[in-house]
Amino acid sequence: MNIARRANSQDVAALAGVSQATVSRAFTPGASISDRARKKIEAAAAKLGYQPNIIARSLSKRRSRLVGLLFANWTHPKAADLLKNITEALTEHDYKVIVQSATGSRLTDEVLREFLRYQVDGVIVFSAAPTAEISAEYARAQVPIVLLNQNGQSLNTSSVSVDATGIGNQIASSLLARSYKRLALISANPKSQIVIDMTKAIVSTVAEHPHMRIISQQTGIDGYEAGMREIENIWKQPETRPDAIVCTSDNTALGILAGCRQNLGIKVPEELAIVGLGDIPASAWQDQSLSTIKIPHDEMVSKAVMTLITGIEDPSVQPESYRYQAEFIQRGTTRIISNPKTGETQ
Amino acid sequence: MNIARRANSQDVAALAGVSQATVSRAFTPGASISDRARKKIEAAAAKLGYQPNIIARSLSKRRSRLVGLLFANWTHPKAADLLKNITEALTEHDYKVIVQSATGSRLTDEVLREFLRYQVDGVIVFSAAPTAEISAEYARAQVPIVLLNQNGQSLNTSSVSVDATGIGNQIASSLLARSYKRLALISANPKSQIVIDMTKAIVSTVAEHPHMRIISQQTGIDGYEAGMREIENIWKQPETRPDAIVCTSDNTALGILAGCRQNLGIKVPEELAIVGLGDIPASAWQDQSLSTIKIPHDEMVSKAVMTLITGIEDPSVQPESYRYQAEFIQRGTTRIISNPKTGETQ
DNA sequence: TCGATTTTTGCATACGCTTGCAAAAATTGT
DNA sequence: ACAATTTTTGCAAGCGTATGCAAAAATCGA
Repeated sequence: MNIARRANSQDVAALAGVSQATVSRAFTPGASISDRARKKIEAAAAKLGYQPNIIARSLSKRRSRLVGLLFANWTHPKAADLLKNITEALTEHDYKVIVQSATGSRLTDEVLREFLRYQVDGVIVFSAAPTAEISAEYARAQVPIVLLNQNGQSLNTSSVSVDATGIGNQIASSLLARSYKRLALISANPKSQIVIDMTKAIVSTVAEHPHMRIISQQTGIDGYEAGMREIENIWKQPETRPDAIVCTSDNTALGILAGCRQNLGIKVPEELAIVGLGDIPASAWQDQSLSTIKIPHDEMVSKAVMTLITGIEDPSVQPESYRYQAEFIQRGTTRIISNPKTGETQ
Repeated sequence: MNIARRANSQDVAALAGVSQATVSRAFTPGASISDRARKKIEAAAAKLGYQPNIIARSLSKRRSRLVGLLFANWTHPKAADLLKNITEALTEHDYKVIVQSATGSRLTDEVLREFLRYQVDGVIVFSAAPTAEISAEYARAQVPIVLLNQNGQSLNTSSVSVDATGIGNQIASSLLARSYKRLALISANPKSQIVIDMTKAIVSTVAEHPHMRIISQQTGIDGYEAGMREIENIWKQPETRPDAIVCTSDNTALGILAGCRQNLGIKVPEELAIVGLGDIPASAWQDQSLSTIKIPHDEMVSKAVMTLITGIEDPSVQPESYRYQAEFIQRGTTRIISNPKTGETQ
């Protein structure tokens, strides 16, 4: 009825003098259609400004080519990069992504249920996990989920995560090798599985070495300025001063470092070691030079996307959990040690 | 035919003993339906795990409640925040957002055309502009576009941008008031309209003051490390050393500052002023303290979203361009001046 | 050239929902 | 209790595309 309504395949068919079905085939790669018909149709379509209606196509095909992306951690230092890489990788495979935030009151489950209503072909969940109930709904609907930055084995869901235990072990053994003895652990979110696993690994490694111990554990410290304040608090109590601080975020670690250098005159790394997590660009800057843990985010994103697409295209493949190894990056905030055998320094 | 196919409204209707239309009404807020029927239907829906199919609803209603978000600048320091705020604001109004990247080879127009195929109700374009051709297609389809961070007046498109000329004027007059005389301009992307307008404003202000001049203009310098390298190049030529550097990015400015302090021993702000753009968090950190320009991103995002929604809900409203004022933030990289009248310092 | 084969086309139905319209049921007033 | 009114329901026709099937057209072989 709309006077200015959009042209549809019928309109194009009428103008080109063919049937609607033929128009449809003209816009379906690989469909059976003669060159002559295609030419006519393309001309007509151009004249009418016709674009196939993907909503209608989705309904008919029962595939929306839409992927839901549930983003639960916007303060992640690589948030923008992750998003970019995820959307670009999915675009590459001709999927579109619907992004939804699930912080605060908008619960993960609520968002996931909405995705289902939009008939998404699959979902990537970044830094959160669905409840078992929603997982079951997705399983019933045969819509694959891939968890990124979270382990999904217990949910029978695919996941791509980093080996947090490995991170803890690497940090602990690096500090051990560098003869640090009194560790302080600082983290932002105590509920994060990565933080829990990593802390557990550090604790258990330390337990094996009687001359090393954990002086303090503090949670809820997040960001540069919080780190800067926290180091002042820590240093105020001389009897519990650590000689190594492990942070679950580079930003916080950089704040601590700045506090040491500018306000407290603490010698890093001689007097105090600082280790971050994430290897953000600023950590590598000459004046900062923070020893940290590098997480292979790019590979993890590719893996997550590929896993999702595989799951979409072949519903019979079973969920799988991939775990990536992180890497300790020795920079200026931990002592250099030399290997007595080879003479190499690291 | 699919054995495990999803339940639809027919299935629910059959189970609840009502017609399909009634099921539809049960899931349509405000529709005419008795409590009794609603109860029965809800029970049946729960049993079958039924969720309304929004794709089908969209087809029928000719409204997708989908908004396209074309993101052309992922390196913007606030990229993640902007995305979060945009998606959350739109979610608030019950729209979902499809994000697409338009960097590199994926051209703006191509992405916009795809959005149209997905029957989006509206589009937000961040840091890019469509061609006139696509603008016309959108106008014909009555789908509103809002440009964010770009002026759209010439395209007859709504836009929300910052007053770049005002920024240039503020920078120039601030430097003038602080008695700096020899300016160097450093920018990343010479094609960015903001950079062009801001530069033009600086140039014209400087032209009015014979004792001030522009020593050099350099483009293609982007990021902390690039800034650090650039200041070394600049300082190598003593005869063209500036006494004030204006950067179109805080990150670059911070790199320059670090270069001055750590490598070159340049006294900031006595010997050299540095002004950034964007007021990223790091600029406010105690050890950096960069004088910069603060852009009201949050307000701009709200405005963009509200403008879009207004345009969607009432197609008769005309495109409008909003321009926001930025604010010069005096910190440690420009001299303090005191107002001779009031004695205030700024 | 004619029958056999292949390619292209159109017909008709399905996808799952909304909604105008009219019929049915429930509610109200007297 | 009955007519008048209001609310609820069902019917049926879309929304724009895909696709199985059979008919039509084009191509091929001899």
